[in-house]
Amino acid sequence: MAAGKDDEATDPSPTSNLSPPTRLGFAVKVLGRPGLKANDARRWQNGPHLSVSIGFLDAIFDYLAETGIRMYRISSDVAPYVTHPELPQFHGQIEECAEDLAVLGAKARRLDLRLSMHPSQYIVLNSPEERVAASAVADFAYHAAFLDALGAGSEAKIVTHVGGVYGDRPAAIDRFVARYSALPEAVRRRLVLENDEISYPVADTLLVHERTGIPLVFDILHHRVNDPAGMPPEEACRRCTATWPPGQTPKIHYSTQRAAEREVTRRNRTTGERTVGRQAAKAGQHDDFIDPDDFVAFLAATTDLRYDVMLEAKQKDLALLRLREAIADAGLRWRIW
DNA sequence: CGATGTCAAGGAATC
DNA sequence: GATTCCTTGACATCG
Repeated sequence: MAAGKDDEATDPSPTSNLSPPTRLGFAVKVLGRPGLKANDARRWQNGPHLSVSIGFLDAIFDYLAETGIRMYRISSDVAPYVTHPELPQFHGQIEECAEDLAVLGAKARRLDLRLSMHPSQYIVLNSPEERVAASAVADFAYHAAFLDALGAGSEAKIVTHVGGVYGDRPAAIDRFVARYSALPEAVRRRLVLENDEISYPVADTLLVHERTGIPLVFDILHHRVNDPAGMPPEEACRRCTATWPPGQTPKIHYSTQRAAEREVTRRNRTTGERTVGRQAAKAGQHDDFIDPDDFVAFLAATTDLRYDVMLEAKQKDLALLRLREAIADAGLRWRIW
């Protein structure tokens, strides 16, 4: 650890060698307070609506303000069925809620929130199937329209992956590049690309960046699971953050890998009896919380970089709050929200 | 009320 | 070519 308590005595300046202000964010679901929902998740038969989700988000923003969290990923399902091909009655929700969205967006700016979205794994731009690719375009357009309706700035990104390989990686990358280039400007100015844990490591996303200019989100867990080039994480992070245009703060995804095996308490469904057992975890699963030592070491190794951090931990905002405590307890002077 | 069923998608692995 | 798994929680319904 390069910037722990031990440095305080020798470091004459309280502000030298610090990372610039860094945001810590979490994704979608709030666990720290009961009753906060991320989106109207009712089935279509019951008439779910974006207007309900907006009310939920308003309450979540209040919670973010109270906890001092200034980065948050909005659920991609915030407007239910808005792109469902067989439910056209849902397609106008953003227009229907334009005023409420503008008000909500003003609140986000007042609270200095950096917002983002992350379409599901089923949104695949580079699919050989035109139908799949077309629905991906429509889904991205919806995400962009939503963030635009909030009046969100250029920092509010839509995060996606390259997609599938289909047995021919160069051709699959070519398709991504071609389809990306044909996207509406409203989508292209928000879309960013993240390395994934199966198909496209950082080296591949860098190739796509070189051909498209699309900024890269570095995901450290995916990198640790899928790194055939053997690139050190700090270097991979450095190369990804360097893809962002001047004036925009890069972001990275940070999470801790769940141990290969863990102790779990199982409850017998009929008897209610509790037993302690061991449960296998697959490589690449997110752990409940963030390993603070690992995180601090990574920060220390990248103090020359500027980036915001989206945490991906099962315990969501609880993991963020715990990590923030650990950083403070370590005596670090990084300013992290 | 607790338990079980349902939903939603595309890719990859397996056969 | 068809099937299964992956992932996931909340909703919805059943008993």
